[in-house]
Amino acid sequence: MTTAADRVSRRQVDKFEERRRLLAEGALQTLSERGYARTSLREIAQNTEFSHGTLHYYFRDKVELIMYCVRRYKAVCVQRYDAIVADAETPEGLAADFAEGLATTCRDDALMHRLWYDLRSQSLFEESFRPDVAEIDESLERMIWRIVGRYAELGGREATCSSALAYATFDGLFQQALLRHLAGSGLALDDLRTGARHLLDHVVCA
Amino acid sequence: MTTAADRVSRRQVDKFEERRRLLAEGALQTLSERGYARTSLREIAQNTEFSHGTLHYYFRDKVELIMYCVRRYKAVCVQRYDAIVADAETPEGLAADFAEGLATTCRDDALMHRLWYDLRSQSLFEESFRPDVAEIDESLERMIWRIVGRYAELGGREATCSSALAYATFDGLFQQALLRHLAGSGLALDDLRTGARHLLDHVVCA
DNA sequence: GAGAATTCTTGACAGTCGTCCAGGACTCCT
DNA sequence: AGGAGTCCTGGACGACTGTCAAGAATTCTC
Repeated sequence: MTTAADRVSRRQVDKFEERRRLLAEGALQTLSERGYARTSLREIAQNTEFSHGTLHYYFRDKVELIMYCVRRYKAVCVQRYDAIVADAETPEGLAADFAEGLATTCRDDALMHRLWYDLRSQSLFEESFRPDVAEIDESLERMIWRIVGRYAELGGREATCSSALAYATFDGLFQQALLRHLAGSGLALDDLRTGARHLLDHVVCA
Repeated sequence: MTTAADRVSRRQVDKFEERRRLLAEGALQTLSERGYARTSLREIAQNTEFSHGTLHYYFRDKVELIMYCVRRYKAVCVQRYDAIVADAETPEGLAADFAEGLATTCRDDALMHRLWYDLRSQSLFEESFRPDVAEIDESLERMIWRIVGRYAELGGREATCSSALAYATFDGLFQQALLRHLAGSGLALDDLRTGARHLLDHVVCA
């Protein structure tokens, strides 16, 4: 049986969570534009329809806000590639779609990826960031590993390296592409595409 | 002919440069411990024998100080591997020395490498950092390429990918190793060693 | 519609930041 | 020795930060 108090309580929790989501969305926008170090709570609040005090009503402190944002970022980020894995019918098709997916998100979501690398670097100094950052890193590694595994499977081959090594190299490739793309290099995305296909071929064998 | 004024002037320039070097050394130390965002000029000065005002006597502003530090970092960082290239007589020896060199510097100079990745991320937001960061990145890429080229040469083989791709993958490998090593993983360095040898073999062919 | 609970605003607080500058301390040359 | 130039100190400035709390505004409940 649900009492009236229960219903009130649940509605409040929902509304509370919804506000947090809303605020985090705006915060993520501001963070991706200015970077972690340069973004203040007042600046975040200015890009929402609320005042800076509201942030402390919904989040204990700055770290909790940032971590909430990063967790949300993870949710949208990882599962974008699972459709590629599911739709692939040939290794060539998978490779092409994967390479194109990387290039597309490198272009369209450049600011968000930039923020991710910023926060991952910050986690090297700010210990409170590490658990969440590590968790996101691991889920990205699993995502890459699903791609590699499916690619090997479709071609009747087997992966020749560990999941960690595969992720490290693809991540390095992507980060370098992002760096050059944001610096204005027109070749960055093409190099990313060809590099991804090249790497994909080299982490599996006959 | 050198006038007395010339001699005075040159001595002053030398002393001026020497002070800058000294201050930059301390600054680099503090930066590597605290990270770019958390390091203030006062904190840097406290780790030297001078007051915070002195920093503005030798450097125009914070950016100039940081950039001077980064340039010095480059000098020590890149050329550590050239001895490895020069000493190598067999491909196996080169691979072993290179892998060991990576693991050693990942352990011993972890804080400096952490700072490098921090600053490279900052350059994505702070445009004034980009030229110097790009220059260091390029010199690191050339360093990797010398390793790869020599490895291929010693084995009578040829590189199968671009210099950019080789650097991106090795950099990704190293960064991931640093991340895990600083997080306390005991496997990080071993994975780095085996990963490096694995990659080295996959960027060249018969 | 009154009263209670919530959501939000506003201003203040104590710190810290980069920068600047007046002037003391020092070094060097004649 | 003394004066000129160099080097360095320490305090002050205004701007900005995260945090907090008092109370206004809004929403909800009965």
